[in-house]
Amino acid sequence: MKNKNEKEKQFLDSYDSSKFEKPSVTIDLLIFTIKDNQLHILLVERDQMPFQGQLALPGVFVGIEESLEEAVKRGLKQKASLTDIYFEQLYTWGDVDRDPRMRIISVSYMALVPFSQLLSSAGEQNIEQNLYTVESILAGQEELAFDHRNIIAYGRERVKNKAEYSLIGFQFLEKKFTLPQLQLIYEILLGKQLYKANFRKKIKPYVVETEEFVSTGANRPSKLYLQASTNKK
Amino acid sequence: MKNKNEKEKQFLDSYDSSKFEKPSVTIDLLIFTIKDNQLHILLVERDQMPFQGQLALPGVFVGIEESLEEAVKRGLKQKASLTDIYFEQLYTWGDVDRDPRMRIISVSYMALVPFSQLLSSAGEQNIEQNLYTVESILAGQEELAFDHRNIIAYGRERVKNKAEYSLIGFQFLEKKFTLPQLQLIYEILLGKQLYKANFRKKIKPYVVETEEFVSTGANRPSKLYLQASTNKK
DNA sequence: CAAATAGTGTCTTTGAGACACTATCGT
DNA sequence: ACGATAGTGTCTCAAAGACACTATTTG
Repeated sequence: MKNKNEKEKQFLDSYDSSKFEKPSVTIDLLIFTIKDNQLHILLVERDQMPFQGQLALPGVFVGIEESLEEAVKRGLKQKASLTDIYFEQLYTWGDVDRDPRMRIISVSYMALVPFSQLLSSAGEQNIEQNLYTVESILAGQEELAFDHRNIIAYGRERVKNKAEYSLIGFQFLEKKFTLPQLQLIYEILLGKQLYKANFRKKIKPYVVETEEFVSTGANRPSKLYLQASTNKK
Repeated sequence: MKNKNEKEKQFLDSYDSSKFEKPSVTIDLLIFTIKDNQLHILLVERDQMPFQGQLALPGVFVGIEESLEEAVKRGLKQKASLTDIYFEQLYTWGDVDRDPRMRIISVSYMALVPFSQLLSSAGEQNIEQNLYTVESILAGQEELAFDHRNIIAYGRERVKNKAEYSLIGFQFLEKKFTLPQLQLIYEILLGKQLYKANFRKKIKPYVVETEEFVSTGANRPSKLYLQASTNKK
């Protein structure tokens, strides 16, 4: 890829070049986790204008020699020391004035991570103080930079929708978990209570029981399960 | 927005600028229609390198002063003389080498249009010869430029999935339609036959009957319907 | 044994699926 | 009357919803 700039120039010369002034492309990350029985998202406080002091999604510019997925992985690592977690593309935001400085097109991705993993990965830095409940953000209780509140609302909807028909809930748990834990995850994502017996009937084909139990006080211990087939690393 | 370039320069100076050489951003359009009881897509034959002579999705560059949606509308108008039709964002494709000339990130949108409208909008140009069955493309019977076959496969899946639970099928029909017509659309999208009685029970809340009928030969005429509430323009 | 949570059995309700039937047109 | 397509009634079956019950732990 030596002559790339030359090739590009030649290519663009056949167009009205003013029309193809290029926008910047960034990745915005919606890193969701579940803490204290609530859906939380990782935000950073902006230390410069515009929107200085307000909360924003962690983001990175997409490098000219890296794919979108590579940029996402780099962002997850740089902003939250996370590797090997689940993520998926959400939506691409391209309104002209969404960033007052310059034209920025943002590809949003959501990542789901168990709270314990988020804590242990972060190491020194106190990442916990950068977690905010999605509920409070959508209720307008926090000042959000750019169009980030809308992006979070979009991500919240995606999570809720996928909780209806997919195994997305597993992403918030460690490899081994109990069915009451899993049910609670789904209840938080869906925003409603579920019937124990029905939940278990539905989830049964996707879990395999172990011989281990966990005890949480003065009651019957709960059996530990693993996710079936589709192995979680 | 006079001082934009100045502002931008100042902003970028605080970064490693080589890292933020900008990619180009384009829109790729998946214009679907139903013709001869098959799902078709509009493609153009490339008249220059690379992939000269091969088929490609119609696309436009995203102008620096237009939103993604504005670029989509401009593309629909320029490439197929279409206005006021349904479209939605599909996915953003950003592999580094998806275009051999230069780094291009493409935001794909799918648009759905009744075949009759596609024909009448096109006017002079014979747009019909640019329609290809999605089936033949996915079977590998046509040479596709870039990663466009993958993009089409993704769009085909989206259409099929949305046909399962949404009113997307209406977008392929004129304002007034018969239930057998609507059922046929859904059968084509889903790739399977449906039971008449069951289909009508399910669709009933979303249609309102008119007092008009259409007659198609030696059999009972079919009643014309309108889509309920959610008005189609 | 009481309190608390884990886990199961089963009746009800809902909607999808399957199929048989009737209705209305042109010839 | 017939062939063809439009349109309806109803039985079956599977899954979701609701609820009552049993099981196992600690103190």
